[in-house]
Amino acid sequence: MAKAASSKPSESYAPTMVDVALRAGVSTMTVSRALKEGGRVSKATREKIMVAVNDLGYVLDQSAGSLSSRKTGFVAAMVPSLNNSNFADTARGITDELESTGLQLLLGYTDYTVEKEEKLIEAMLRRRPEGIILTGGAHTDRARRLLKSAGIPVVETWELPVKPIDQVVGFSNEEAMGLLVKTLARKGYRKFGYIGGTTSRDTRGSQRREGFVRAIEELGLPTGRLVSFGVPPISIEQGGQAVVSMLERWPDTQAVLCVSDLSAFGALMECKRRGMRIPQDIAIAGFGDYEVAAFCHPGITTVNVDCYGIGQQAARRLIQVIRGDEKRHGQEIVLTGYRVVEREST
Amino acid sequence: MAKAASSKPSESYAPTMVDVALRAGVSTMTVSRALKEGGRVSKATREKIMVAVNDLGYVLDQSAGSLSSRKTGFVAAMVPSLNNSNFADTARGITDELESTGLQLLLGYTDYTVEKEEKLIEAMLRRRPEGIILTGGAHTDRARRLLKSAGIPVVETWELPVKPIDQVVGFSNEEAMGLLVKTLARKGYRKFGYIGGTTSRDTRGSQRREGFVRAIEELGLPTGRLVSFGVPPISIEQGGQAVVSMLERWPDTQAVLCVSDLSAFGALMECKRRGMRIPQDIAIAGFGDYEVAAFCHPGITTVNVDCYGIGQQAARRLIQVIRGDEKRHGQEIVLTGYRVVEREST
DNA sequence: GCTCTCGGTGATATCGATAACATATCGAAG
DNA sequence: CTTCGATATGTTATCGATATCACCGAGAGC
Repeated sequence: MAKAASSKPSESYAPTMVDVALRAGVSTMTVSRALKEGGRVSKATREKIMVAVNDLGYVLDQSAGSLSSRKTGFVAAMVPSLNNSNFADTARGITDELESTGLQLLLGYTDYTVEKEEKLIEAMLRRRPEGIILTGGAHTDRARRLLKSAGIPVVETWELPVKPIDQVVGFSNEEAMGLLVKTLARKGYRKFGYIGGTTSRDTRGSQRREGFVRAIEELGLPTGRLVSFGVPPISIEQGGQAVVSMLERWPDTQAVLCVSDLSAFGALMECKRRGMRIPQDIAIAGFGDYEVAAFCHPGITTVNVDCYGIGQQAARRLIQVIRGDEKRHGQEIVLTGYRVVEREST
Repeated sequence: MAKAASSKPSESYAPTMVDVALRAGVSTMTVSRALKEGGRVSKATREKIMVAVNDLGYVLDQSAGSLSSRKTGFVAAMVPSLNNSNFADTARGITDELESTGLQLLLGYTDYTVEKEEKLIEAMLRRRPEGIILTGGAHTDRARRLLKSAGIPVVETWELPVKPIDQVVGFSNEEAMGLLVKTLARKGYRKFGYIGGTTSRDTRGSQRREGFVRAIEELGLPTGRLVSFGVPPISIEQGGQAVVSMLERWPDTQAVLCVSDLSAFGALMECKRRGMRIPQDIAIAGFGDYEVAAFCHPGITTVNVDCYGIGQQAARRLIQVIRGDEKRHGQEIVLTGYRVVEREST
């Protein structure tokens, strides 16, 4: 023990627990206990230790600690993108929920591709997270295998996967979009158009489109007015371009539904730029209830999703499983709410 | 060695490197080398090992590795909020730049307070990051001490701190806002108002306000038209409320400059809602060049900041110092660019 | 008084990898 | 034929903490 202290006579870097222990005149085990929440240490000893900790500027090394305790205190989460405020909200919900537990979030961006997700999952697993939160239910086979053999709880969010890996916290994008169509149909709109991205890599986008198509069919309304524009996530600008394309092909479209509020906002602004009246000439609705949808003029009708709550509940689910040690819990599906928010744009 | 394998006869959890080594008939050291980039291992051996790795579904445990190599591969970054797309862009720049190096980002939110920042820094340091990126130059004394004794490179971003800790990647918010004032003054506006948050905890906001005040004074224009509204970050909604307050007190204001594009957008929408013509009745400008500023109608004049580049360069700076081992580098100040983007709102 | 329990503390053995040094093999150089 | 150097691999000793068990003293219960 004395070796560490004498070989490095306070000469330079990072003091270790041994240094603290020597200075406080106790064993490292006692220091370890004093720095833990529930550690049983007498008040006097704890004070001595704290003095030593402060004098030395000691900061606990968790990477060492997690090796012996076999608990890293990490939780990994993958979102498609953080530049999308919906997912930023979810990430926020996760972080807030984890904060009090001392768990640290490892955050990654998948860029909406399962390939990048697979790589990220592998990179994250090297850090031995105690749980992992994914966005959506589409994953590569290898990713599924990696997750399975990691033996940690997994939460899939933002969707209701057909074949869930483990836990789920989400909602049916299909139903949510269907509800929007039906709400607008009740207001009298009949010729509906839909704007979304081109590829199917954004599974939530595809599900919303399916929900749109199905609802239109069920209601017996004119079908086929679908514009795909740009690689998801479709931007404000692309929303504007897409609505132009929509109006060229189907000029009599009465209501345009967009895969997200961003594209809806782009469409709205483009229509205004062209002197169209909203919603008299054309109604526009989005999805996600972004802040911009609420405060732009006219406000955009949309579907509000509990983004923050999704993150919060996903994290809570994980914490339950992680901290509720051993007790093997069943798979659980948590449905989060959504609601249509009607504004002036429809 | 055989112990580990025999005591747990492939019975359950996470295989270790020993299991791989046994299966491949080599030592753990060889496995370790095979899994590393520059590891010198014969082709045949590497293949044997990879087979074993795949058979077992082995994933390297970096928390163990970083203990012996004394390199965690973590970089910590603190941003005020991820729900602000400017900072999300910066986070994105950091992540992208780190990706190829194998460094993993630990991201935290300070909520615009130095107290939360201090706590976060401490929590991050427990993970022994090899470098740390901060937003702004305001920190508690304790945070400064912690960083100093951690002995790792620090990059402060988004500002030009008066007393930098180490590296800096940023720009002068004061000058940038001053440039905006001068640009608009050249167009003939004389009665300028400023909208920002109430407290000074958002140092960048304060600097922008100072830049505004100073520029107005230098140009000899009417002073004093300052509205503070809401706790930073000031939202779209608060921007709308603030502009109302501005118009009540100083109805003849010709141009309103806002601390960010979000508040500018709120102000713009509120003015339109009231039937005002932009920019004839009132001109509005923001800061940050958010996507919404470019595509709303009318487009909002703003100051474009290289958010992504700030993150990228901050990360690059860290990587240079971290990987350019030992060679003690000097403190460096990297100035990032900004430019006024004139749109229809002025 | 004597066991029993429990709070407080220390000694020791890991956790799973890698650094550093040692060793073995083989061909080229002298 | 010996020596040297490069390449491939193994052995041993940590890295910095914590789990686990052992120990000791003090008050409680009988």
